[in-house]
Amino acid sequence: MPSEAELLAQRLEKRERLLALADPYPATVRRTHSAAAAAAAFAAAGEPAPDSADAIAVTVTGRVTAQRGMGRASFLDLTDGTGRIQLHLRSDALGDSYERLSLVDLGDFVEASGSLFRTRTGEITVAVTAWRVITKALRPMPEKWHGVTDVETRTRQRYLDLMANERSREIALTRVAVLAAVRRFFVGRGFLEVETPVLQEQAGGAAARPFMTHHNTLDRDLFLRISLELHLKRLLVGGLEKVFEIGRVFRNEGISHRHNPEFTLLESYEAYADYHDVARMVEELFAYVAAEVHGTVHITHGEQTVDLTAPFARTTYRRALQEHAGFDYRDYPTVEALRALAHERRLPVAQGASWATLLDGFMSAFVEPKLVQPTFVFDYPVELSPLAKRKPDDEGAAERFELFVLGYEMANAYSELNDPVDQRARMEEQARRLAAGDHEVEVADEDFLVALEHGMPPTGGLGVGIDRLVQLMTGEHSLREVILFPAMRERPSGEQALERARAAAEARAPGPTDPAS
RNA sequence: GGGCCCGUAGCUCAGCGGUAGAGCAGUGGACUUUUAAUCCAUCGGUCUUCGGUUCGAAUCCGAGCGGGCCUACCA
Repeated sequence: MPSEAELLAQRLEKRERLLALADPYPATVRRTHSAAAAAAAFAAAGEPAPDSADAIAVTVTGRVTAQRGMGRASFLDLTDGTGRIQLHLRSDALGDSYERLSLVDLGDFVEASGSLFRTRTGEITVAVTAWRVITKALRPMPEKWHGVTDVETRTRQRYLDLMANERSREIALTRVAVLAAVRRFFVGRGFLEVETPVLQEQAGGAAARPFMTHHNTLDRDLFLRISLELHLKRLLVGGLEKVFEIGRVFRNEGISHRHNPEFTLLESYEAYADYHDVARMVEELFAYVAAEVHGTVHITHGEQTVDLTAPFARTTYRRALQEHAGFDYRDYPTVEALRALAHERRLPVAQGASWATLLDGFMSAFVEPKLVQPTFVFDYPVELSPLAKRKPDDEGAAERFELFVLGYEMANAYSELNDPVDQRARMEEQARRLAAGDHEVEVADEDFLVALEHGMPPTGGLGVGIDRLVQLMTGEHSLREVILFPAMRERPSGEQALERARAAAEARAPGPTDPAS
């Protein structure tokens, strides 16, 4: 009999025995104190003796995370959302119900009532007078000392990670705090939080490949959104002046410690603001979130400390390339020239890549990794920014910036293009590049163009990857640590694995082989 | 996508050609202030899968599956 099945069977047996006495899954539980509240109440009352008139009586609930049996007395550690509290159960105080302790396993939930006291080793403890099992667990907890360390188990069964690893809880709570702080920041500035469709006829607003799905009743293919941009701008056309959305977007790309196919994107749009206004807002946003979450604008990442004090460093796309890649892109105005340079610098280039895509390759390879402290890079080539306004004094550059921290792109913002004629022309250019084999293009969206033709006020727009923001705020190196349930490959069943192995074997040796030959 | 590394009990890990091991958890026993409680005994394994080499494979070789790190694209 496999050991796991044996453990399950033992616990099922205990469940049956508990059922015979009382429901080990009651619907109603009355907790008077969390672990933290009980300790606080005990301290506030001056730690009265448990048998005195002013003893602190509590009912606590939580998961049994340790059991120390001492014969006719036992200590149990109970863990709840606020921390840990110790129970002391004595046979002389509990009588028959003491014997029922043998039906409790690590991982079960228990409710216990009694008065608080401090043991001689200093632990605040409930002297239990009544207790019961309120959830019987059938599978064992992770090991008490080492917990669960296997990264695969930690992500596939995040609940085990959360119950065993304090750090995992910390990260989850920090993410909650970041999201709350971001919302407060925007709401406090008069932005309206809105929601726009995830299912779209055309997935636009970014250069990425979408997921496809299907609507049965309409018998129509739909795409999952890759950005929030085009619908939020429609709201600006409609007269909402300051809007933001925090939403999941989906990009049909690889999975790695830097990429998850679904991620949380923040976008905001503000009428009558330009990208300089947005940059100032971003500085305040990052400093605000850091202060709210951390209490400081200095965040340690391994050896490095990031300083989020405003103002952030500012450079331009052209200057950054000159400085870190050592060339001026104006000296390489053609695809051929740039491709030759890429070859010379041993920079791999995609088939059919356009001039703009090639240039961005240099940016990613030579510039971005160097931008550790927060740095705004202003004025991207127009070809890379089909939704951003041209600079009035430089037709080749767009009013766009990206913010880099720790070599990561943390924010992307434009003075939004609101000239419908220019927008249509740029979308057509994108379509031409797609036809030429460049995949990093944005898809035209006729409905959006019609909206723009009704007039969108001058607008400053912003996009921030929330997962990366949480990474920055937690100091975590891997995106997969800040997403509770990151995408994983399917784990095949035993039969599937067998089948695949056979298929692979057949593929290597097609046709029957003659052992005599 | 490319390179390197990993997969042994529920969990954390040893073992690296010769009968599959420890700690924790579980089970039985001792113990009424312990806290990684302690002590005694004990149960528990298709050693990721398939194939190869070998008298003999957890161990060596190949492939598959899953995972990690680095690297590349995208946020």
